[in-house]
Amino acid sequence: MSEIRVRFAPSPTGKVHIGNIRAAIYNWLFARHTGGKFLLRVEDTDLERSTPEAIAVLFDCMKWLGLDYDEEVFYQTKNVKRHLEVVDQLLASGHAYKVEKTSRDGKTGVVTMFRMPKEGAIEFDDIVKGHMAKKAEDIQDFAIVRSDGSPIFHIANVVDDIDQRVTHIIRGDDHVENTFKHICIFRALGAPVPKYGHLSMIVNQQGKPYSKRDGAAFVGEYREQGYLPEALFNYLLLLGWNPGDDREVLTREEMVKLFELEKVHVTAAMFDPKKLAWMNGEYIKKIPHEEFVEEVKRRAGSCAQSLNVADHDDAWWGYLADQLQVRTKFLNDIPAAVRCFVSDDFEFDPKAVEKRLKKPGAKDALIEVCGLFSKVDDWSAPTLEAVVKGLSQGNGMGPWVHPIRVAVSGRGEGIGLFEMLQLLGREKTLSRLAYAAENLCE
RNA sequence: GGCCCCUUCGUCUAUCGGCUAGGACAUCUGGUUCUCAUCCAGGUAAGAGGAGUUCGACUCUCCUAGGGGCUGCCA
Repeated sequence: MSEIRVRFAPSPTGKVHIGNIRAAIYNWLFARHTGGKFLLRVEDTDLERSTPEAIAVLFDCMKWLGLDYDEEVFYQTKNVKRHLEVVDQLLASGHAYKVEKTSRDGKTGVVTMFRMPKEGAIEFDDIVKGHMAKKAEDIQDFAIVRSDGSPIFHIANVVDDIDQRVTHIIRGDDHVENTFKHICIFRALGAPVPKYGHLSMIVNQQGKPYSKRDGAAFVGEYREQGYLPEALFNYLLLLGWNPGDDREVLTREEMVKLFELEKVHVTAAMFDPKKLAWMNGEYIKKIPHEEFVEEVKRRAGSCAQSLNVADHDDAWWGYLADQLQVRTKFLNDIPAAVRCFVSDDFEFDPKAVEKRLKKPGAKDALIEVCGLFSKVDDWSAPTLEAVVKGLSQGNGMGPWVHPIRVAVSGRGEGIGLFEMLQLLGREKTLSRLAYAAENLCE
C-alpha cells in the first residue's frame, strides 16, 4: 500500500469558514496520525473572488492554527489544460458528449456532459458514514465543461485528485451526492477510486447550518476576539470526535496519536460558544508564565498610548500577569483589566460607583485608610492587608475593601485588592483614594 | 416532489444486548475568599414515538414523526 495522501481544497474567498477549517483539521490530523501527507490545493478557478489577498488570508489562518502542509501548494487554475485534455479523453471514449443547453438564466450554448451509467448501482464505503449506495438511474448526466470552455468543479476536482495522487478524500457532508458522480469519473478514466470520509455540518444554536449571519463564522474573527488557536482547534476537533475516554483538553501530540477517522460522528454538531469560551480559558491558564507576561505587556500597550513598558520592572509585570492569568477568558479582556495599572485615564463604572462609593460611610472609610496607608513603610500586599484587617477588627473587611477597589481601579471586580495596591504603589493609591473621597462619594 | 443521510441530558458526547444510562460545557446549591475568577463538594437534567426480535434493547429490524444534504453551464 502506497502512502496516504489527503488534501484540503478550499476556494479562497478571503474568509475561512469554521466548518471548512474543521475539515482541514480532520485532514491534517488524519495525515499526521497515519504518517501520510497533508496537501493543500487552492481551488482558485473563481477569478472574481480568489485574489492574492484572499489566498494570503487562507495561508494566514492555516499558519495560525498550526496546520502545516506538505509539498508545494497546488493551484487549480494551473491545471486547466490537463482538465481539458482529460475531457477530450472522455469524449473520445464515449464517456462524455457535447450538447446544446439553455441555462437557468436563459443563455444557450454547447456544454460537455459526463455520461452516467444507466443501470446498476454505485456504491462506496464512507469511512464516517458507512456503506453508501445509489442507483445509477437516480443520477442525471452532468456538465463538466461550460459553454465558454472552462472546466467545471466535478472534472477539475477529480483530475486534480488524480494528479495529486490523493488516496483519501475527507470533506464536508454537502459533497456526498457528488461522490457518486466522481466515482464514475474515476472509473471512466481507469484511475483508482480514493476512499471517502464525509464530515457532518456544524449547526448554529437554532440547529440550522452555520452561516455568516450567526456571528463569528470565520476563523479570523476568533483571532480578533482573543481566542487562542489551540483552543479553537481543540474545540472544533471535539465537535464530532472524542478520544474514547473522558479527556477533552488534549495536547496536539495526543490528538495526533489518538485521532481516528472511523470514530468521527455522522450527526451534525451544534456550535456552543460557551464551551469554546471555557476551553479558551483553560488554554490561557496553560500559557507559560513568560509568554503570558509578554502578552500582557503587548496588550497593555494598546490601552495606554503613553505607556512605557520599562516604567515597571520584570517583577512587577510578572506579578500582574500572574494575578491576571487565572481570570482571563479572552486575551481581548486584558486591556480593560490592566488599564488602571498603566494609566490614570480609566473609566469609573457607574454601577460600581453607585454601589460602593455613594454609600454612607464610604467617604469616611476612604479618608481613614488613606491616613493609615500614608504611614505604612513597607508598601506590600500583606502589610496593607494587615492595616485593613486591623480596621475591621475581625468583622469582615467589606466596608473598606469595596470602596477602595472602586476608588483605585474604577471597577467592582478584578485581581486581589492588596495585590492591586501593591502594584499601583503608594503614590497612585493615595492620590486616587483622596480623589474618590473628595469627588465621587456623597 | 425524488434520492441519500441523521435522531442519548439545554449543548458536545460515553455506551459497540445486561444501565442504578457515565463525563464535559451551561445552569443551580454549598464551601474557600476582599470583589471577580480560580479551586473544591453536591444537585437538576437524556435514549423522538410506535411495533417487532430477544430471557433481556439506548444498543438489532421495520414503520411513523422530526431534522439535514443533494436535485446548476456554484463549489
